[in-house]
Amino acid sequence: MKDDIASKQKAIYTLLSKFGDAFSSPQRIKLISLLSQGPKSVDQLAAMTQQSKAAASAHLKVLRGSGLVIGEKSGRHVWCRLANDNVGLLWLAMRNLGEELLPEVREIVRDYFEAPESSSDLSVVAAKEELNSDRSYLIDLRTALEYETGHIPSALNFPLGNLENSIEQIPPDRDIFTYCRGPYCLGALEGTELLRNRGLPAKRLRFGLPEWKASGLAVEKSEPIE
Amino acid sequence: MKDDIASKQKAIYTLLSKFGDAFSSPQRIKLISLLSQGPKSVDQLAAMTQQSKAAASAHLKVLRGSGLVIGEKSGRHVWCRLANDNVGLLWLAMRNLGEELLPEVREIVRDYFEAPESSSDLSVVAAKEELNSDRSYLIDLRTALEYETGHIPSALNFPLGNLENSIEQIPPDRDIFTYCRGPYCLGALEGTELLRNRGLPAKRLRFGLPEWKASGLAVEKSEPIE
DNA sequence: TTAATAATCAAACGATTATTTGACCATTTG
DNA sequence: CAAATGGTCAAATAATCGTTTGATTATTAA
Repeated sequence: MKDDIASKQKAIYTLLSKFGDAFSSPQRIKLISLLSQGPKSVDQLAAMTQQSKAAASAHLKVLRGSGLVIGEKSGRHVWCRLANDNVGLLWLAMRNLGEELLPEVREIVRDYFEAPESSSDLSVVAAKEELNSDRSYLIDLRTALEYETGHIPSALNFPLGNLENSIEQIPPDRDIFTYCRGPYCLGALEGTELLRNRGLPAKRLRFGLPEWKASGLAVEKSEPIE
Repeated sequence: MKDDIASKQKAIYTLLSKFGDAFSSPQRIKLISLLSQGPKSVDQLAAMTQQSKAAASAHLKVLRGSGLVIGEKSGRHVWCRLANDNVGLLWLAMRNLGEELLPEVREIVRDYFEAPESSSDLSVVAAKEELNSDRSYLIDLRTALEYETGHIPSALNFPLGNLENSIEQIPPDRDIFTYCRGPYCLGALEGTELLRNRGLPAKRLRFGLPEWKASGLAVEKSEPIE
């Protein structure tokens, strides 16, 4: 009986260790991080993480097995999403703990993701104030689907993918703040650089929608256009 | 340059994946869970997790490598502790997410850790109320070192290890609440059972010090007696 | 119906992991 | 000093993991 309960305790720890498994590979972390921006198909995830479909599928199998990610078949796609918002918050907590405990992470962030000219050190709340002032535009550089699923209120969507073509539609009469998927997002760097090269006064916010949401601020959704 | 930054992003994810590694084995989870109760030597941890010293040492090497656990040599012991309180909170968040997402975890908890006669469903705040009333004793079943490092205010320490010998010192004039290391703690079940077998009206609280702390309540420390 | 697409699977590989065993080193105690 | 204790290390093992390749299934489009 005592051994019985001990084995049950072990069973709980084994189930929870699947959560650890989910986060124990950089590729899977990337997948979780992308999914925290909204649902995606296996195909999209494979492309966005630069790996073969088979490899992505295998990682997603681990993630689904942990319970953190849910995959639902619809037509010939399997749409993957985080099981709920708390999964994204767990990822956020891990990231924050990383910056807190690991000097190496802080150094990389400082040296590569906080170029002072093109990046803004506004906090989430400070950014909200700034955006309320109507002195500036906020540009969401993520995909249309991510934007539709949820974005910072008042943000305009100019997906990085065809920013070069759509860039002329941005009126040059205000300051511009950009955001993409978060503090470690490469798209945010690239998009902001592109805007600045065209002479637009763009600055990159050092957070994304998950951080905005985690601060308790409201999120805006939009219906798909088509 | 673009590739350079991509490799830095990957470096961050690789560092964070060590956090995942830390939680990706039941044995290591057990170690983290024990360390969330206070510092312990490698030896103690090996004994408490029922594994060889070498095996425990190897697991602790992984944990130290992740940055979540710190080991400090003092005399001929290496004392291990969590890097800071947020590590314990991360573990708590994972556990809560597990109960939220995994029906299997909920079932085990319900069937094996919530026997209604001997366990109390008081929440942390409700328990605080009850303890303020002076109608009951609160008994901390953990080791003396854990108790000294931090315990619920007003709790008396009767370590499970020699509870059979010390049990007579408990006055039988009040209700008794017990706690040990948390909701999945075997010691809590065993100790409470022992008290009840001796006719004492003991009920097990379904939380421990980490949950108490996480609720923002004050913690009491005591100097070692010796 | 056929062709194309999305996803998984199966086999295979090299790399990594968990655990045991026994040796080893550092520190303290007798 | 020698003996005992606490901890790590090195080698060996069996098991598991990550990725590739190519085949296979399900669904949709032509």
